[in-house]
Amino acid sequence: MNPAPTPPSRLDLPESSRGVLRRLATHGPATRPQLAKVLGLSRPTMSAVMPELMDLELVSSGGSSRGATGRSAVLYSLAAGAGHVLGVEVGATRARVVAHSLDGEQIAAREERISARRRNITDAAVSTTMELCEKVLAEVGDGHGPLRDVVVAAPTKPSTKPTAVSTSGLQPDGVEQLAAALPVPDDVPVIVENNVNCAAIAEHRLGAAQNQDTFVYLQVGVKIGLGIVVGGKLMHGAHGASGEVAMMPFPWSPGEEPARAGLEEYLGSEALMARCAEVWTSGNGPVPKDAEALFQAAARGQSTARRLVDQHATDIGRLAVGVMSVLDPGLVVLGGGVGQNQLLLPGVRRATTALAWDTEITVGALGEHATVLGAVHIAITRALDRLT
Amino acid sequence: MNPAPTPPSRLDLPESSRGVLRRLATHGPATRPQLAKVLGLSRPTMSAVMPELMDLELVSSGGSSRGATGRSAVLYSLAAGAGHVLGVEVGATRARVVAHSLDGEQIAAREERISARRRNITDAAVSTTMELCEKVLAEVGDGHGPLRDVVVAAPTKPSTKPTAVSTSGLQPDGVEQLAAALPVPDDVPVIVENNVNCAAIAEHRLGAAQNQDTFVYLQVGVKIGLGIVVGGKLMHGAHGASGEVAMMPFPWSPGEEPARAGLEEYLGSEALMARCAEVWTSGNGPVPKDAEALFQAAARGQSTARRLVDQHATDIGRLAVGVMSVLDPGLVVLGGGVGQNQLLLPGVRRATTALAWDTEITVGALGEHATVLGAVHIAITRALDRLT
DNA sequence: ATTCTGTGTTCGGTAGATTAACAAACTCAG
DNA sequence: CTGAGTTTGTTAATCTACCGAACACAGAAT
Repeated sequence: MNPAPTPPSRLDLPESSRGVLRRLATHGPATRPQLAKVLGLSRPTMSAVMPELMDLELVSSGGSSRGATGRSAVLYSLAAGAGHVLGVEVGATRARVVAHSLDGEQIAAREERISARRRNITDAAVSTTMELCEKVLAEVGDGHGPLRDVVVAAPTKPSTKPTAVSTSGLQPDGVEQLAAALPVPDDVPVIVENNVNCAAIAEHRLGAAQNQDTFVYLQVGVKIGLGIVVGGKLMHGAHGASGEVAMMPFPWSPGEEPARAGLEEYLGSEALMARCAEVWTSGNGPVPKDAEALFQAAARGQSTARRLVDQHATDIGRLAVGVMSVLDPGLVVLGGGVGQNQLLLPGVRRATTALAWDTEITVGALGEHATVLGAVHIAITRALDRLT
Repeated sequence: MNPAPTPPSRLDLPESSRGVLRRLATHGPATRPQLAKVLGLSRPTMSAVMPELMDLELVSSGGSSRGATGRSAVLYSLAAGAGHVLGVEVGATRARVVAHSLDGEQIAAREERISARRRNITDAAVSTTMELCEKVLAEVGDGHGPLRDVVVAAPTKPSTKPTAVSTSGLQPDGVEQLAAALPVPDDVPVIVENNVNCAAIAEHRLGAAQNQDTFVYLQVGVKIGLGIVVGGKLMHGAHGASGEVAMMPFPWSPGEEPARAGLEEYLGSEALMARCAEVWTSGNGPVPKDAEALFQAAARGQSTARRLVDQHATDIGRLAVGVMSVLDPGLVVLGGGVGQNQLLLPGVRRATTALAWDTEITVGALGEHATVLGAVHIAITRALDRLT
């Protein structure tokens, strides 16, 4: 009859209990007075809340922390039984599955390479991922409470929006099927999130963007992509296609016609290596096999390699300017196989300051683990939102 | 001692009263049962709330609305004494000042042209604006409650963020000084907001974007700019410079070096008219004086004009693609002296579908009034936020 | 006039928090 | 070892903001 004032939630807890639970999950163990102060609650309220949460086995009391004077306070932390969460990364060359508890502690982790004959998600990748998933869940056992959420990171559009826009070269169906077929109970929510978005969240929570609530994660590798965090939350766009910077008009000048996804064709690492092969002279030794090798040559001071890397840095810097001129992020974090490389940084910065205003630019702090970690943290956030 | 659980607000009202007040302001008059249903409140609660709000002179009871059967219900609406708000637009060629009540009804309005010798805000513009402001306030009188907020729309960065970034050609100080010197009581909050952002908000509340919570307002005129609305709220960016698309790298291709603000130099209406003068042949009659005239010639079917307009539409479409590929807005609203023109639409759409995915593109519904109206609506929102 | 149906009020009750007062635990100084 | 000083936790009384149920009120149709 009456629309619920608070959205329906599994647990029916008062606001104060939710606050305490969330705080313990996001900021680790704390005493009652600490919690009371930070949440603006009174001691009697804490006296009601803590037993309630302990009865539900969501919180456990650990040691005690005593100050210089006065009675010592007992420490509370999230109980093991509060539950756990899965982060799954499935890409063209690798699959990873990680389990964390709701307070962000890792419980189990597995990964495996996938033979990379194709550039998209194959059936082999899917079955490998399912196996990893089973192994991780077995390792978790049942001492860690219920599995509360699963997030699959894949080079696809996020699954939240129903409308499908086909811009990337992958079969979205494959990943959606994987999400549906994962060996988890039916009542566990599973979503697919874009891998770049996941990496952005990871850098926000654990990495290079911890102090920036509004920033951008620019992934540069075989493909290019962008994750946008505004006010601590991911931007998805109307079709889940925000950050598809591969579609930026390029080449773009009075005399030239842009090509569809022309920017990716030019900035992707394959194009970089093609240009490399073209200008490489025999006196320089063997042509670098991959971007990794090219950057190593540049680091050794090899001049052709240096020139290629500098040019690439400038190009990425211009892409960054394109993004900055729309969003004005406080920070640009570079990631991905190529973007990760420290050698790029000066060139990128030079290009951005030349064309726009000063904005902090860094390399991601989490390397190739950013994506899974981001998936797991999105899962934690979702679980907590549902719980509180 | 204890941090306030709710942020400090002038009025100390219960949640339910705030809800009622807000609802009446944003959705116009309503009866108690209607309010109760939509806000999820009970009749006894309404019985407590309405007298409280009437005592504060925030709400007044008007006529009565009777259904087909049963007792007729009393209609309530925002009281005149609830207050009013000012929207001020100051540009290079025109100043406008508008007063609205908190429910969005216009109370008074004035505007004046400014001799446009310069491209920025002159002292003359400032004093003209102050005079308009005084006249409007005099016309409002004191039958409309307190002045609660003022928003100044100007082609500058918004004033909310302290960090200054100098990208546009204006003196930000001039506008800030205007804001500080406006003939309003000292305790009335005054902010400066970017004019394009204001226009975006106006199209969202009253115009072409009413059904889209996430969209983009692309202004194309003498200068180009972008207003970004995400989840119903303006995006400002870390330095208030979001939407500065004039800084996009252009020209941008393997062979060319982008110039600082090169895109504005190419897409601004002055550049358009320069190209026009260049290709115009004497057999076509006199060279069009301004963009307006050029578009009229195109509308008449004049082929050189048509070609120029088509090319311009394509160029704007590519800019739109650049924006879409970052944000994936559900809708792009075109505004500004040039962008407003219906003739552009097909060409813009052609360019976007060629390079990206299908996204709705429209022309703004509010014309040149968008900016002031947006300012006034931002002011209303701020006043309401402070009040509730 | 009576009945039916919505509108508004009165009364009593509940959930969730608070302040105030008190009891318990810990440190340190004599 | 004892007691002062300090902090933690509990208990009791109260307050605020809401709800449900019952009732009184007003208009339209029988």
